[in-house]
Amino acid sequence: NPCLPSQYHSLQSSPTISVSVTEPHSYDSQDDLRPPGYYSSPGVRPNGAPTLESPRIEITAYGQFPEDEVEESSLPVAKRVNSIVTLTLPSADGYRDPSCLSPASSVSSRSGLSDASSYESSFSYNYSSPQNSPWQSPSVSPKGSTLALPGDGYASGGSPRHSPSTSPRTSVTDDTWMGQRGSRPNSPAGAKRKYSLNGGGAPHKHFPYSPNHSPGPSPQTSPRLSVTDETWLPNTNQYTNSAILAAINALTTDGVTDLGEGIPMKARKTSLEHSATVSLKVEPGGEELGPGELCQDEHPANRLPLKKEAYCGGFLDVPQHPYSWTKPKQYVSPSLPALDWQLPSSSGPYSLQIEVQPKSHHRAHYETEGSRGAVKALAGGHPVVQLHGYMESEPLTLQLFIGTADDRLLRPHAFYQVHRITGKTVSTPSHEALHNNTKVLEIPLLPENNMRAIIDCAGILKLRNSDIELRKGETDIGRKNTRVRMVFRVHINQATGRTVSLQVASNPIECSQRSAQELPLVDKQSLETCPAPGGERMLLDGHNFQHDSKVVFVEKAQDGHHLWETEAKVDRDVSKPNSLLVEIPPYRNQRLSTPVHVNFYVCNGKRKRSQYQRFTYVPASVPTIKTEPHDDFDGPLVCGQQAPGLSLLPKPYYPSQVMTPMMASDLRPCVVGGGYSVGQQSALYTSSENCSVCVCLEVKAIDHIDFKSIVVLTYMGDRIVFYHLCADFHGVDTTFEVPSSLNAPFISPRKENSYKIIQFV
DNA sequence: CTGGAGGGATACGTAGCACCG
DNA sequence: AACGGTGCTACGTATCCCTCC
Repeated sequence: NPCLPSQYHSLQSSPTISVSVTEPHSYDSQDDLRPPGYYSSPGVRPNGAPTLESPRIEITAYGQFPEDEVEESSLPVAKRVNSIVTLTLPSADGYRDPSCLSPASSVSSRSGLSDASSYESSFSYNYSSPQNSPWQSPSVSPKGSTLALPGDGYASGGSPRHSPSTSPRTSVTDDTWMGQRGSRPNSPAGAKRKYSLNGGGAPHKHFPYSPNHSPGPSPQTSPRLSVTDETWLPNTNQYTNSAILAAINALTTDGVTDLGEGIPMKARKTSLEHSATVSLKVEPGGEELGPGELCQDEHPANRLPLKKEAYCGGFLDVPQHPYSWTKPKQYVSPSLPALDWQLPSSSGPYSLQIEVQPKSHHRAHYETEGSRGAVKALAGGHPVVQLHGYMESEPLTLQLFIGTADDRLLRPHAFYQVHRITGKTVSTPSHEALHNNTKVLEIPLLPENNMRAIIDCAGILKLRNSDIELRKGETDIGRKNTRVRMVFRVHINQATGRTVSLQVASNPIECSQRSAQELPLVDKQSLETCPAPGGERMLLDGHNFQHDSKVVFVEKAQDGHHLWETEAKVDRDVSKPNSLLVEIPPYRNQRLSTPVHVNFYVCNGKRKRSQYQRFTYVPASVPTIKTEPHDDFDGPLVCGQQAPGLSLLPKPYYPSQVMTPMMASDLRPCVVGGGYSVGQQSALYTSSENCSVCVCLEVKAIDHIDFKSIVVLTYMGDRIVFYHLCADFHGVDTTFEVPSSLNAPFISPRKENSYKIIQFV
């Protein structure tokens, strides 16, 4: 409805949101929520790349639109055409939005993630209410809710469709797209794949103004366009009521509750800013926080340590204040690092470690499916995480989210979310929270448990690629992007008032059914490096190895073209489905002066290849680094994903990359580059808290880097200083400007290139 | 009996490839 | 030989079905 100001349309709770003249950023919840100062400007991703504008569909109208289109002036002139209505797709923000925070917001508990269910469990430790309250939206239960979404005509059973009540999502956008999606139906219940938009099977055909009949480009071209049937019923009561409700919601800002599940971030923020009526339930001991203060307290566990006394009893009995729908905001805190920031796994006495790694395969479930359970550990049981070095008596909160496992810096995975598992088999209480549209599971770390948590409450939810790829600013693609890592964080408040944040990421987890069944996967490799002549034997542990599996070593140039490829000999007699014994082939050049990084993969067939695994050929005089093939590793030098080199590698065998002090000494002869020797073991430790440990096999002086995580090495005399640059270098061929912090005092004036950018190995 | 967990199957869309002009 | 169009097919995704517990 072009007559409505865009702010009304921005209410996702209204199915009328779609037809609007939009401002490019107006729906960017991420921008809105991102704490100021995290990134340089709105609309700019951490890597500096501009965000994409929201997808649009322009519909040529037959009639005249009002001349006073709101925000028209903010549009480029080219867009200010009266006869064109630009539809900014609400996009899939909703899939990172509280509305989709819990796919189990359906009535069914199949997905087990109902917001409300967070409080139905035996969850028994105290979170301050800002975390609690927002998630109890009544709208999470379509059946139970009597608060119909504006325009949500089917919520009370009036739908011509047969599925809404079983739809896993409350998103109006979602359901209203039934039958209009270009791809799949949303509803698992009775939805058939063949969905004739105009045929008899379409349940919408009674809507005379279906978008299918639009004279303009059909909205069906985008599944994310929330042009609903209702939207196209300009004269129905349903529509009218929707519009009115939407308008009321927008004007009162506090909306009809957190129904708000469907309200996009823009609306939330606006509401928050305007709302003096926001009322939050505060636990004893907490302070009532205004909206601004909420922003300072993203993580209540920091300031309001967990209390173990049961407190939830009766909590559900108290009707949720209908106006406390400011939930996304409260997790935005400039005082805590964003989820895509790289954090160390250890700092000072503290060390966060994954004691038991998850299995390398875990089939994620779709929103339309039942839960596929918690992520398991390789040897049965579940992953275990422990915080070492913490001697206080205050419990802490362990955060868990699903991160990427590609060769870029760790960040929340766009296509997967952590999924809260509850039930009698689950021993660990947990709580769902939301950080910038990424679902985060919060788990108590209790001193009496030695700050150790068994992660039996975390499953993995797969979001549909088509939904996510259309999100504004989303540049990742979902196809074949099925590997994730479990990322754990803890924030420790110190007496000084300083907060130490630690993070550790698990080994990669393959989440697709097919890949898990067919693709070979290398969990571990017994050898990291080998002299150029090769000949040494390397044991690969993994999955889906076949009798005729091949192991291929490749070397690629920076531009991607193959420099070298050779097949390694596989000892067929020893090899098993989960292990291969291969002989390292000789490198193409036997006269190496510096180590050379190559890759290898296991191949079961034409397209059945494992991820690239990293391998390094070293000059023949350099001793080989052998790694301990064990899962559990400890010691303060564990890198987790923070060691930048790890993020370079799509390699699951992280333990192998852990540098122990003993190994460091072994390595001493290797740590040479450009004629500079790092002869002191202490040089292998970073001087920065943001870097856990670094082991340098190769030191290069380079001007341009094409890897994403680097360390700058400076020296003065024999003193070596490492800087871990935490800036987010996405993109390839990033030109790196040496920061001013690396200035003269550390640089020998007598030498050119008196700083070095080195790559972790 | 209910529903979660989890394995298997498969419709559908499409990326990638072969073939042809 | 290079290029573009077309058709085929294997693959990946998303969903459905089923059994077990």
